[in-house]
Amino acid sequence: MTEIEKTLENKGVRPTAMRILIYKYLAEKEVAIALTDMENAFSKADRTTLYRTLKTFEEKRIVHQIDDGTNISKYALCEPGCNCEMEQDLHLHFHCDNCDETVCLTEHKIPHINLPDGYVAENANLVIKGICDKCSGQ
Amino acid sequence: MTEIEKTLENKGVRPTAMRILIYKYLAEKEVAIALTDMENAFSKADRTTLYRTLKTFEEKRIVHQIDDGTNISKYALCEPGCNCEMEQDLHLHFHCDNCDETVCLTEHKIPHINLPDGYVAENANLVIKGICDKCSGQ
DNA sequence: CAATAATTGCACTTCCGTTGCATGAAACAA
DNA sequence: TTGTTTCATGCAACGGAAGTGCAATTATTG
Repeated sequence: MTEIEKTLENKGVRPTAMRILIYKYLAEKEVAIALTDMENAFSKADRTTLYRTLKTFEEKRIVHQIDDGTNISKYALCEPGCNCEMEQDLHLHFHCDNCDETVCLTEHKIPHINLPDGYVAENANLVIKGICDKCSGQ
Repeated sequence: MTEIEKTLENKGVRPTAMRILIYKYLAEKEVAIALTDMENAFSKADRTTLYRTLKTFEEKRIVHQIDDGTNISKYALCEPGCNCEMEQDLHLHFHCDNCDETVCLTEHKIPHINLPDGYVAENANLVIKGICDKCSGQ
């Protein structure tokens, strides 16, 4: 049993061949992945399967969904031991307007915000837009 | 010539009857408005007109677009004298998971973030999700 | 092995954003 | 004023992405 299979089982997801492939794909990309990206990468697999796999992964905290302002949902693997919902694990994301890629900046946590009376914060999403290191480097 | 007409002209937008109505509608709501909301409010007007009016307003810095994570674009009037693009004018938004409304917290600016080398920030979007004052109050 | 449950694939729907083109209204020039 | 141009509006349609129902396949369990 491989590392990935163990990981999936620990999270309560049956490690099917398809899911292992999808997990590997997400692991080797360092950018957030949209459903369309997956469709292109797995032309043999059905869109629905990819869609539902991502939803399952999200539900089981294997990936987190990223909303980078493009109105296209993207996904990235959670860090080992991450609790995406906890305030201390909420990192920010960077979207490059040039190459259109979105990356997790896991080291950069979202600062705590004091809200007006009556507002109860449960989650937060911070996206910085601009030019990424690869595109600005040249 | 009314205040609204002056405002529109100052921003370089011809103050047509339709646009004045739309501006008024945005002004009297304190929440961010989606295109669908406008369709319901202006059942006589065409969707495209509302859509293009919002785009024109956005371009001329009369409204700013808000991406609250619902994958539905929303819009709200800019503060007088606001430069939506400037870092000091970037405020955060709050999305209530109960009533599904999104509001501008114009007093709460997005804190400055130090990015890794090579990353150039040009814009930022911070959305806090949770329960708003109206929904938590009771 | 049979019976059950979970996964995958196909077809289809819905919703939102967007565009092309024709019509109508307003501004402008003669 | 009339004619011309420019801009605004309305209608129709497209396209992408998210989501759902159901049948078929595969895995798990007894």
